[in-house]
Amino acid sequence: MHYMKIEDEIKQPVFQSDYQKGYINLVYTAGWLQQQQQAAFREFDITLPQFNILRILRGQHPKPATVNLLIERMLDKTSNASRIVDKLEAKSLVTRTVCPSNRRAVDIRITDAGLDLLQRMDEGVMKRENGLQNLTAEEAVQLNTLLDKIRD
Amino acid sequence: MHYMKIEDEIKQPVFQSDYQKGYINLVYTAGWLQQQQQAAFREFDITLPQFNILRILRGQHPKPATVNLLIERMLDKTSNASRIVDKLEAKSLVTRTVCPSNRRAVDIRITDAGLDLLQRMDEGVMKRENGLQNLTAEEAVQLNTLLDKIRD
DNA sequence: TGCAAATATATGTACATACATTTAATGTCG
DNA sequence: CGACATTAAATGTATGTACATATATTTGCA
Repeated sequence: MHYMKIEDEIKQPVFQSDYQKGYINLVYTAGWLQQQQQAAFREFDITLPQFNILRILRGQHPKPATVNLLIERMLDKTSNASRIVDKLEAKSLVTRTVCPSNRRAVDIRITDAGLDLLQRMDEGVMKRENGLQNLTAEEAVQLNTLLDKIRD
Repeated sequence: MHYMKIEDEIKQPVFQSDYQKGYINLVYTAGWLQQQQQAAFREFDITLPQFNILRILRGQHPKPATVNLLIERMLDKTSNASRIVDKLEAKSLVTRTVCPSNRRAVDIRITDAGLDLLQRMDEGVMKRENGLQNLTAEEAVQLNTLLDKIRD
């Protein structure tokens, strides 16, 4: 909604270095992309973390997933997959049953309603998720290389 | 604390394209960097958004800032600068006084304690903020170019 | 076997975000 | 001047994150 050029929007016009600028630019751009997605999600009454968990569950379907598995695969690590699953369960998009072979664990499964929702969302989301449309294929590779290097 | 290579950590081993991979990589790396900072902030009993607002206030000092100005300059836009200022005020790091020339607005100023805190943090934070240490100068420029292009 | 450590999940608290609404002060225009 | 829109900030509610702790089950090993 009020995203513009990095230099204009963050009105600290002078960056101390390309490193600092890169840092801010990175955080800012990631937020920008996420917000794009979030806006698209509103009409489906679902949040980004909820969507991400639903997709993991679809990947497992018809096998169940445990909370642990969700945490492992989530982008934004957190110990609170539990509470996100709460919300999904309240909307009948997933079910929770005690795992028979390990009663500490909980089997979480996506419901038909959940699968339906994802299917309805697929098309629009794919488009968003690419989201890096302005880059050429070569630039996308370059970006990945740089990002991996940052975290080395 | 459990960040690794993007392909390993996100155990969806196959990305559909470098675009999708780039998207995920971008969000993931930004989170990684932010978490690095957050960890450094803990010993100072301050959060990242609180720190960012303090720095904007230092930039204005000794002039006051209004909530509106804070919102304009914040990285993560939000309408809740108000509540972040609440926390800073509770810690006596900022003061809030009604703006004399426009009694709807509030003049927010960083206190000496706030300036002290920032000064103590400066050194360590600078190092973190670079954070892109693994990149060469040229690569940092490249990164900025790519990110700007994404948001075009 | 039995008890301590490890595991799987859930819960509590503080903070932040997103969005809508409220309250107060100021502007505007008939 | 006075009704009404606009602006500035604060508040309410739902959600999510970060971190610590609690609870239940299972495992390992003396």
